[in-house]
Amino acid sequence: MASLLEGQARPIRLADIARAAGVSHGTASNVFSRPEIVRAEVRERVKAVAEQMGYAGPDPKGRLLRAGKVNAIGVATTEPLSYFFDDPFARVMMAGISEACDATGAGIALVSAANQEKLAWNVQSALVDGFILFCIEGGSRLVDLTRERRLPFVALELGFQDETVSAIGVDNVAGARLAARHLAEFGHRRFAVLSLGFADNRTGFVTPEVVRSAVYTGTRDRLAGYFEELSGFGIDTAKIPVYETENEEKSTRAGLEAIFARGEPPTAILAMSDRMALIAIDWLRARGLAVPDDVSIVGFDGVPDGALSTPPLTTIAQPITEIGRRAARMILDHDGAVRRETMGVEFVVRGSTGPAPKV
Amino acid sequence: MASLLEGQARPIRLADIARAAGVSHGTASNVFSRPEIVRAEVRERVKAVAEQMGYAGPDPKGRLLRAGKVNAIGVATTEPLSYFFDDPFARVMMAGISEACDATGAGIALVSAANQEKLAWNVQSALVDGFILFCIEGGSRLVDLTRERRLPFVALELGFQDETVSAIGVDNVAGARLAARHLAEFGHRRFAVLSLGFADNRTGFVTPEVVRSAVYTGTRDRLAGYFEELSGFGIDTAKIPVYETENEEKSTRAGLEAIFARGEPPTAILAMSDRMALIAIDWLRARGLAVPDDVSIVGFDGVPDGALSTPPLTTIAQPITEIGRRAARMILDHDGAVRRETMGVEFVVRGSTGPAPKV
DNA sequence: AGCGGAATTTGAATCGATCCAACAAAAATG
DNA sequence: CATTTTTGTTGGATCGATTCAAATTCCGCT
Repeated sequence: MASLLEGQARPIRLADIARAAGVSHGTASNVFSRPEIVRAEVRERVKAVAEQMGYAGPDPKGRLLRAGKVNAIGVATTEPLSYFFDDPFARVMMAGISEACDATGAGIALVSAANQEKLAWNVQSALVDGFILFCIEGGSRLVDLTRERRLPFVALELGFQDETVSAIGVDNVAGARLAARHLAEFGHRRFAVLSLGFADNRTGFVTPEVVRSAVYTGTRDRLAGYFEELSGFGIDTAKIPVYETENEEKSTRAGLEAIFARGEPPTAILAMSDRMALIAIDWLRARGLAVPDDVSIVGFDGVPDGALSTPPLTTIAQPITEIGRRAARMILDHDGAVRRETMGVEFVVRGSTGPAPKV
Repeated sequence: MASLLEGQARPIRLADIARAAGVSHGTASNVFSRPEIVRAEVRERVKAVAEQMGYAGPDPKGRLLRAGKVNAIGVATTEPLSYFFDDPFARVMMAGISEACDATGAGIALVSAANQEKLAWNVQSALVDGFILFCIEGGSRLVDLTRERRLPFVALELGFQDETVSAIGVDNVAGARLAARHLAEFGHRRFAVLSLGFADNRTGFVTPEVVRSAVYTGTRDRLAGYFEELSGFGIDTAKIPVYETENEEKSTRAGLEAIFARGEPPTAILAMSDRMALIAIDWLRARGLAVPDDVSIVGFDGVPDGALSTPPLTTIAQPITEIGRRAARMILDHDGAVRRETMGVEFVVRGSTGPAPKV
């Protein structure tokens, strides 16, 4: 005998229950959110009515507006969403973030968009209490967009010089020096660098001009670290080819092709990410070059995959999980302050480096 | 010269802007959400005021309540949040879900909680338009909880018999038969099964009673598939040890210990997940047993890691990414119908299986 | 019966926006 | 100049809950 109006599936609201049970909204609300202060008899009656009418429970949309807090943190990137599940570095980072969120019962909202317009919209409309930004490409744009939300946020990884934004990074210079020193001490004298981006949408050999106008100071610092240390060994860093990739398969292979196409191929490669280093190992093997007998490689990051490659990768390990944990906590217990943390790195010697080949 | 009241950081609302700019809140709203219908002059004035007062843009919390749609789908599990980034099966699934979400610009909210109370709260308060459920452990509870939200949802993987819930799964029986036949044709006669759970929080050898009262029909079906096929080869399936694990390292190793502690060790292992199969390969190598020369192993799932192990894993591959895509689309273009889809599996022969050892 | 205090319940206010019918002003038309 | 159209603006209603001060009911005690 449903009336025509009942026919439409207009969802039941708390007010409907209140009316049907003959209590005020206030009481009906209490039945669900603070049952202990409602008299047992009333409580049961209201619950029964709710049950019978098929009430779905207080709608979080309504609750949210009143409460103000979403209890979720947004993790944003300009890469497609699958980046979070594919990229080894991102995965370890997310594990750290997950841990901190699990501990406080907060949720995680993944925000991304390859195209700029959607990115803006997604950042503007994400229901979160704060953001953690993976600043890979398009980092500064992502930061600007996020800043407009006026919510707490932390930038991860290759930060910018901008001191007004909270960020967690690693000591890039120190890490890079460690890697370079290790190779130099093994007697290597001919180097090549597989570099991360200095600015968006660039690949190819890097000129001093590019370095000078770097947007991504993390990249710049790592390169500076390499060069400082190598200079100390009397190596002419001006001659070292530095190839900027997009940290994926295609441009990294292109970089290797380009580097080895020149005379005097390197005996040691400094890669600014494990991802590139692993691709390089693969590429060298296919080229018939032995690692580390013909060419030594040091990565950067310390992702788990590095331990599993053949040979296992020597690398500069960042405390990725810990960075993730801290970033999440920065948002979760945000106090309005801008915090910039620099974490130490750890040098992990594995099998991809060895003495320079005898000439 | 800020007044005392301005001192407190009460966030600026659209209504504040409207008042300051001398327009109605309706117009102020239009300036942000439908700028084209506002006269240019007014629009700029309002924008200027907003800029100057430090307005963060329309708060999605408010917008949401009005709009009703969150534009995000929730992915829920009873495992900790890091499961989404650690588990290979989950990762591939998430990649599929990501793809579908990226295509429509929807976001992903990760929902989880190891403890039951928090799980309930998290499911009840997640701001999403629908759920995709990873029903591993505690699946039925998760389904019940989600059902109460009265939002569209899809259950993945080991489903239940419950025909009233939408679900996407694979043809477990057919897949299992394929695996069993392959091994039987290689001449194997002594088998062991590493099984997924039949019910929550159980591990150990499985009795016919356990199988009969199985909660997870997916597990039951795979076992049935194995047994049906092996029976066809005249093998007495009653003698086959079936060890139920929690699909992780510890209980899987315990299972292997238990299986190999009995007389007449198996020459072939049927694992209901690649994860267990890979752990088994590892365990066998440590035991000095060669795969596949001494023992053959077939997995189930078809996760990418399986291709990289030594030896690479022979397995029953599910179309994981496609399942993820479809699940996401089911939520995104939900039409109120209950849908149950069964996908086919693909048999991938790699290196972990070979002829039964000569006696 | 009368009183004080504890336990419940009420209902208006609020959270922050969007929507839309009605109105006003400006522009086009006869 | 009067009338229609077009274009913009207004302000009240609404989305679905929670909160809190005030009002009411309940209870034990003298």
